[in-house]
Amino acid sequence: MIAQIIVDVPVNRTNRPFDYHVPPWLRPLIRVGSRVVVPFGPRQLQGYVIGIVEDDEALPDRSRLKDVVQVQDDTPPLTPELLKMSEWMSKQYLCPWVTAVQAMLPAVLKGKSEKWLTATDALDEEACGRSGLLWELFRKRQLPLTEVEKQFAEEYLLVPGWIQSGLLATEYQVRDKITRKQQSFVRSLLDEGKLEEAIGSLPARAEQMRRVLQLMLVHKEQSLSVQMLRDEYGITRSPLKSLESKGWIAIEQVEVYRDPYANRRFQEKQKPVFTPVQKEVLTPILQSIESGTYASYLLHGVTGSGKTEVYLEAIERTLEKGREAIFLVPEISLTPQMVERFKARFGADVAVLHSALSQGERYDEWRKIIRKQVRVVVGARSAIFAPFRNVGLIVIDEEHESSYKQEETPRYHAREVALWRAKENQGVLVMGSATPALETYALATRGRYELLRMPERVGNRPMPEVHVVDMREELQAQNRSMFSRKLHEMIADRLAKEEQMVIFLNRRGFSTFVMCRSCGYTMRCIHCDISLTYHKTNHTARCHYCGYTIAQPKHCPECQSEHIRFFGTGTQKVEAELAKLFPGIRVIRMDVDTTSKKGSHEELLNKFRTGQGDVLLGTQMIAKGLDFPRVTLAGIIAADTSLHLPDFRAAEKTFQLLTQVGGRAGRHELDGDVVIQTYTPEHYSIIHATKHDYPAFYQDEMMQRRRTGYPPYFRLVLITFSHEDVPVVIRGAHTMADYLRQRLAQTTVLLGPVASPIARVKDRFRFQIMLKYRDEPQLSDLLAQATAAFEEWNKQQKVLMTIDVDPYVLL
DNA sequence: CCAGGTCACAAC
DNA sequence: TTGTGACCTGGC
Repeated sequence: MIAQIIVDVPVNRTNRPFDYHVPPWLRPLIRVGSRVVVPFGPRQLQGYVIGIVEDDEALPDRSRLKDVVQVQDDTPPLTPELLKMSEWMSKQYLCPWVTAVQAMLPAVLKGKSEKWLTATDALDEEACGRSGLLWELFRKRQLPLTEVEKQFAEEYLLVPGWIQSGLLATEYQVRDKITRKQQSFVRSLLDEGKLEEAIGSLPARAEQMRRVLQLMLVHKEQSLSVQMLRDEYGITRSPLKSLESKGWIAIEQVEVYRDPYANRRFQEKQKPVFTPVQKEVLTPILQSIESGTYASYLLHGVTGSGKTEVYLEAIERTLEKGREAIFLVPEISLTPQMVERFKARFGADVAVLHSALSQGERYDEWRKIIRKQVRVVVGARSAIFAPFRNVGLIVIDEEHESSYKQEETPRYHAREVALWRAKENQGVLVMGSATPALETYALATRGRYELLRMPERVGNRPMPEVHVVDMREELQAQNRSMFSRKLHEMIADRLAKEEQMVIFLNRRGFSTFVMCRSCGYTMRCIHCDISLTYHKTNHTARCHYCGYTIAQPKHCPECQSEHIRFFGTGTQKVEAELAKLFPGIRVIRMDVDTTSKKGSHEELLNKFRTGQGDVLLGTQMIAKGLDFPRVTLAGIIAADTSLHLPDFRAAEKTFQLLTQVGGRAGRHELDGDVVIQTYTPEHYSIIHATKHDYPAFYQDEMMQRRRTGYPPYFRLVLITFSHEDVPVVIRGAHTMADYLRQRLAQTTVLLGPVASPIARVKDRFRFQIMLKYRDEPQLSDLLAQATAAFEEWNKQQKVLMTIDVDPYVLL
């Protein structure tokens, strides 16, 4: 038996299957999709089985094949579908196949190859002599080499000699990080009659023991968790021990899932009565689910239009059809409310996957999926890889969010993967947004997705009234505060009415760089081409990209002025200003500083929900999905800070942001207002946002994109090169550019090579090429060939190249 | 002449 | 990615 295996060496040269002989004892265990350990060169590595050939005779010179060393799981973590999907991703995004595979699996499954030092039979007491290391190895038989290096630094140099003389040997081991949580449970060893007898025989004061036995009587056959007995009945360890020694109960270690939502009750909500619009959009979706064939929908619904109910209903119908559902959200920890709704509706049938989980928790949720214990997954980007076997529905909420694009290899977009998966499974894809990505909307208008509209809020709630304030006029009116008179007045009004508000600060532009007020000098990283960020906690200035840190200087290095200071973390400044203007105002500030601790996010939101704050103040993270009945005002401090970024999506992002923030206000009984402060009130993204007019924005923005040749009219590929020498990196970029230029279609534009907007990171200079194309059917193949040619050239140099298909970040 | 470092190359 | 062996440099 021969296994075809891709190994964990993520470079192009080894990006192909290698053949291994499967020894007889592994044959019953090994499967396509298995994780295995194989020898590779002088090492041992982790690999994945992508194919199995039963008939050895079919392959020539099998005698030269090495043996598979180990199969790491009894059930393969990769389903056939995931395997196929990873192969597609590797082609689509030009990444090594293993990298795509690893992106699909929980991080704890990634094995690390370690070198160990082992004792041979020749190592006896005598041979150990006075060496501490040899004695340690004599006792333990083996130690990881890294440990030896650390603990026996002075003897480390002698190791090669000992290996030569045959006392020691080296060996490779592949270890993953799988851990399983164990919990103690007690189980009764007595039948019912005996139990009652035993209760009677206990002395009167053995109250805890009696309690336990009584509980066993009630819960018959079931095991009781020791933790539960302690928490709910105050039963301590020792009575359990004595019951055990009497032979009445057994205390057992049982494996349990790490569940961050354990001990939480979720209230089951009644299914809502659907509005006519909800019914209207549900009809085609449910029909598609019913028919069990591929279909895709763009659900364009204004904020508060009740999209979630539509999703939930579609999921329920999918489950009824015996199929599974994936629900993607931008970043789930941001919307505990969403999790709550799912847990309430589908109970234990849901697994939740998001970045705030620990690796162990993530693994446990993932196992619920692969063991078929759940049928619904709610999660962020990577949840699209949930190892279901029969996905019938994929929902992407807030479809336009950029967090669906992964910014490291594999640089995939969850929307694109979802589309592939829906087609592959004859499933239904539903994408929802109040502000669809231009690409998506364009495809919908061309019929590639069916467009469904929900133009009104549930219960005919009016859209909030939007007030645009021209900050230039404020300045003329001698108002130099960051709050306009309008916003000031409305905050005061809400405070008086005891209603709540959300104040949003567009983080960018308000960043925390350090600048001299006298000469304008800004502190920059010595390794990277960007400004340093001020960190309050230890008064340092730090580089975002490479971690370079220096103490905050007291004098400007240029002009010696003392007026060098950081330009405050926006939110803190706003908070201080609010406190000054409105004494006694209760502000809940959400930013990186206040939400870094696990669970603090939810805690702050809960505080706000329960009315312990008047203002929720924050950055991007408060713009999405929050739904608080008493919020009647949304304020945006500086709408245009995102408008002037060197990014062709700047206007789109601004429009989305304004619409989303605006959508937080007046969702329930009370009417809402939105105040947008801006220096460019005439910009179309602001004008259309105030009127809640997506189609108009779409028209204007499409004109811009057409004029400038950006998506959706053109598709992009960004190729970035980096090297510590400018001439080398330039030559590399030109080599690639020349190769491509000769082979690209006439209509394709190749821009560059030019220096990247961030021209240096970690002492490496960066250049880039941008491809803009409309019709390039063989592009992935061409890029693969170009990469091969580039690598041929790159043999002597060490230029790093990354290819980003449909990039979001152009820096 | 050898220790120590650099570098291209292969990996089933 | 990483270990290996070929090759080079420099010190004696």
